[in-house]
Amino acid sequence: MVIEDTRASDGRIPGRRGLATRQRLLDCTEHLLSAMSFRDIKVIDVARKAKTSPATFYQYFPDIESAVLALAEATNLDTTELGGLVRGADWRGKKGYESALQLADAFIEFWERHRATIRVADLLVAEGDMRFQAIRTRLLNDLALALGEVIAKTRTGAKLSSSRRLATAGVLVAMMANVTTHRFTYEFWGIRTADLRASMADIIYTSVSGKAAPAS
Amino acid sequence: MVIEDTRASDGRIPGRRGLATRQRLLDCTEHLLSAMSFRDIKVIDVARKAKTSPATFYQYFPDIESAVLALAEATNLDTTELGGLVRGADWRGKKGYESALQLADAFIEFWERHRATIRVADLLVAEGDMRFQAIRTRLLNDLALALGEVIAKTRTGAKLSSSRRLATAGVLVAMMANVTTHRFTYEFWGIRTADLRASMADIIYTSVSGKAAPAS
DNA sequence: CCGGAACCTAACACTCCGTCAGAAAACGAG
DNA sequence: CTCGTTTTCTGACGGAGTGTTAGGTTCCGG
Repeated sequence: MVIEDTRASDGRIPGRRGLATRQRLLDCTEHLLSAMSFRDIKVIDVARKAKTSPATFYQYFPDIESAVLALAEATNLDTTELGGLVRGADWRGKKGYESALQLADAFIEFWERHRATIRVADLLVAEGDMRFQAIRTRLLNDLALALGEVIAKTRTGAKLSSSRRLATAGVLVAMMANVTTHRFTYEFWGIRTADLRASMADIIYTSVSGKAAPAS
Repeated sequence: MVIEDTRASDGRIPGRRGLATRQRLLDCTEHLLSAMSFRDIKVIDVARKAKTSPATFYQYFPDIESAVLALAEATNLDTTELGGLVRGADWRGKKGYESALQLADAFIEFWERHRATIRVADLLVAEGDMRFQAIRTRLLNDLALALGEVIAKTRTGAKLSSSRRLATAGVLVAMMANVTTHRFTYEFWGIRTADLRASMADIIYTSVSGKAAPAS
């Protein structure tokens, strides 16, 4: 599952040279990805850039999507660092609001750092590609779980079912992901990122602590 | 701007017959859209279904995207109905939480009603198509404005800047849109839509009223 | 230096794109 | 009704990319 399937199209297991070619194709794909829109990248472009032929590409990947998938999996993209931040933070009182701001910042930074990969993943999820659906779920999984745990620990008064806590955590993650992805749309619309950050922190804080956010 | 540009590719203004053909092409596009994945719809498919030739299609639209854009604009997709609901509702006290639940329900229903069109729009926004970016912004505009107004009216105590209120409204809209779009992902993951609805309502209520959501 | 395994590619059949010249249909003035 | 004009449609084509296969090239151990 986690181990990449590097088998060639004919079922053989590639040797040294084959793996090198495969890697070269991946590198070229990555390079093109950062230079042009994913939808415009053709198999023939990758092949040309790797100084080989389309047929060779098909030897190692059934299609461009699969190459990108291998790339995304190699990055081992996940939110355990954000989950750690959430679990380690203090969520009560004034400190809690600080934690919410920190999470908003860390999330924006994380998203920005992996922007290129996430953009493609989002696109392919929108197209209904289940493989990327899975990648995205795994990507956000740890953060959602961490938020769920923290909600359970902090809001002991409210009788929230486990399922309800997970739902809230999921909604928070969805919010952060969507706002951050469309950040520049908002900027264009006259909303500054600083304000988005503060609004997100308010919502995070309230959802985790059950209390209204302190006046800023 | 609002008036559709129905000029043909050669600059002439189509007459009765031309407009009829154009409409037939749009109808066929719409029909295919609901039957298969957008990315698989080819110009030739639409032309064949409309019993005409690809060349005719290009007479009226430069590409498939433009046809879908015309379709989306013809639907006159917008959230004024949701904006009206927000503005007309009572947001104080117990009634306020009822309003939040109603909004969550109405939003989910709205999104479901226009699912096919919104799916395509989302996909094209992800691909970076600015025309659909604009459609999506306009689509959500009225709801965001309405939420902004209601926040201003309800949270008189908190000194929120106008920009800050808009940001919160924008974040709420982003949350609803994203959660609703990926609803089935959550379901698959073990989170029921009923719980998502409640969590969204909590967050909406708190953001609008500035008070913690009542225990359910 | 030879033979087989691993690797690569030329060539091909196919699909779709987007354009253009000219055929066909509709129109309208006489 | 008829004929020239305008509008609409389409056959045919060059170009680009896809995905496959048969056969060539490279590598390596013996």
